[in-house]
Amino acid sequence: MPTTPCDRSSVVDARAGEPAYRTRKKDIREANEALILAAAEKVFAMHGYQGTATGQIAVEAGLPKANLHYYFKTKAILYREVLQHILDDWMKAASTFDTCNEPREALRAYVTAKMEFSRQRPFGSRVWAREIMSGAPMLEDFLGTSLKTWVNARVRIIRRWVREGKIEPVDPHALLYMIWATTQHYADFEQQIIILNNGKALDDRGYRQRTRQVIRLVLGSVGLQS
Amino acid sequence: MPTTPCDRSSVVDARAGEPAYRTRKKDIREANEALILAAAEKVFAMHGYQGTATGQIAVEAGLPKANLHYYFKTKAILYREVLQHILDDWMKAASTFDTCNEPREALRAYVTAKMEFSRQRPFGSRVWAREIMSGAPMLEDFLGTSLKTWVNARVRIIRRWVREGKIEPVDPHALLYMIWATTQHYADFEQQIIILNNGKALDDRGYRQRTRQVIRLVLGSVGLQS
DNA sequence: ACGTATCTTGACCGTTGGGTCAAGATACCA
DNA sequence: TGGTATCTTGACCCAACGGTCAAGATACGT
Repeated sequence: MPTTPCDRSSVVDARAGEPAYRTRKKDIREANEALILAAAEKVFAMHGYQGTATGQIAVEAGLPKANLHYYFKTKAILYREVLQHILDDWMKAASTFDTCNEPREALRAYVTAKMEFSRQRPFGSRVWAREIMSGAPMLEDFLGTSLKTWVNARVRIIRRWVREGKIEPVDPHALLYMIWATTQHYADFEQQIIILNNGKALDDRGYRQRTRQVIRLVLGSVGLQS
Repeated sequence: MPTTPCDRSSVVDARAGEPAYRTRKKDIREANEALILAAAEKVFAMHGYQGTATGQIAVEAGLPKANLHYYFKTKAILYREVLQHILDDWMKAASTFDTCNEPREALRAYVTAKMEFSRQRPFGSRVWAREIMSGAPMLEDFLGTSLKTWVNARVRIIRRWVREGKIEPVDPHALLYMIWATTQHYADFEQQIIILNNGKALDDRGYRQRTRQVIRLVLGSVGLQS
C-alpha cells in the first residue's frame, strides 16, 4: 500500500506548543496497542487461539516479538482483550433490535446492523466463531449472563409479536439463530462466497443488494413480506 | 467407560474356520485407521489444523503417537483424509435437494438432510467451517469445481421456480447461503445453543421440533408457508 | 540539563511439536 | 515350522514456540 511522503505524526498529531514531529509516549502506547490488537484479531481469525504464534502476530504488526510481549504479557491476555473488543461491537449491533417496536422495522434494523458488522469486522466474527467452536472457554461467562439476558428479553418481544398477530407463530430461538447464522455467514465463510462468485469479493453495491435480500428472506420467514 | 469381559474380536469378528479371538491384520488396519480418523476429526474440530497436536489425537485415539504416524505419515495427510470424509457426506446431503421438482418438498428434504448432518457429524461440520475460515487452502479445488457446479445447477432450479411463480423472487445464492448457515449453525455453535438452553443439549425430540421450525422459516422466506 | 520512566530489541531459555528410528511383537503364508 | 510382512512403541532429534532479560534508546518532568 502506498504511503504519503509525510508520516502521521507530523500531520495528524500536531498540537499547539509541541514539536509536531516527535511522537508522545501516550500516543506510542495507544498506537502500538491498537496495532497489535488489530494484527492479533486477524491472525487469531485465521488460525485460532492455539494455532496462532505470537511471533506471527508480531510480524503482522511489524514489530519484534519482544515488543509485543512488552505491551501484552501473555498470549492469553492478548486474546482476551481481542475478544472483549469484539464483544463490545457485537452488543452495539444487538442494541439496534430495539430501534422500533414494530417487527418489520426492528428486524430490518437488526439484520442491517449484523450485516454491517460482518462487513466491517470479518476477522472479529471469525474469532468469535472459533472461540465458540472450541467450547467457548473464554466466553462462557458472557454467554451465560449478558447474552442470555439479552436473548430472553428479545424472545419475549418476539412472542409478543406472535401473540398480537403481527408475525407468524415462529419459534423465537430458531428465528434469532437464523439471523445470527445467516448474517455471520457473510463474514465467516467469505472465502467460500468469493470462490462461488467467480473469485470476486462482493463490492459495496453487491453487499447492499445482498443485505436487502437477507432482509427480505428474514421478513418472509415470519410472514412479513408484502 | 466400562467394557464387557469379552472384547469385540472374539464376538463380532467370529468367522467360520478361523480362530475367533485372534484379530486379523486387515481388520487391525481398518479399525485403527477409523479410530484415528474419528479422533482426528474431533480434535481438529476443537483446535483447528494448526492448533492441533498429533500427540493429542493419539491420546484421544488411545494409541502411542508413533503408531499414529505409522498409519498416517504426516499431520497434513491425516487432515486431508478427514476433510475428504466430511466432503463425501456433505455431498450426500446435497443430493437430497433433487428428491423432488417442487420447491416445497425439495427444500424440506434438503433442510432435513442438512440438519441431520449437523446432528450426526457436528465435528465434521466444525472442521469444514474452520477450514474455510482459514482461507480454505485444502478445499479451494473442491469449492471452485464440484461445489460451484452443484451450486450453479441449483441456482438454475431456483430461478426456474421463481420464473414459474412457484416461489417469491428471491436471490438464489442468498437463499442457499441462508440454508447452509442456519443448518450448520446447529453444529458449529452447539456450545452457545446449549448455554442459551439452560445448559441442556437438545434431545432427539427437541431437535426434531427445531428442524421443523427451520423448515418453516425457510419455506416462509420464499413465500411457501401456507 | 539531568535523572527517571517508558519503550525497543537481539539474544537467550526451557518446553513442546512434528516426525524418525530401530528393535521387538504379532499375524501371515508356504 | 520358519521366514516374511505388518504392527507396536519408547527413545530420540531438531525446529519452533511462549516468554524472559538486560542493555540501549527515547521521551518526560523539573
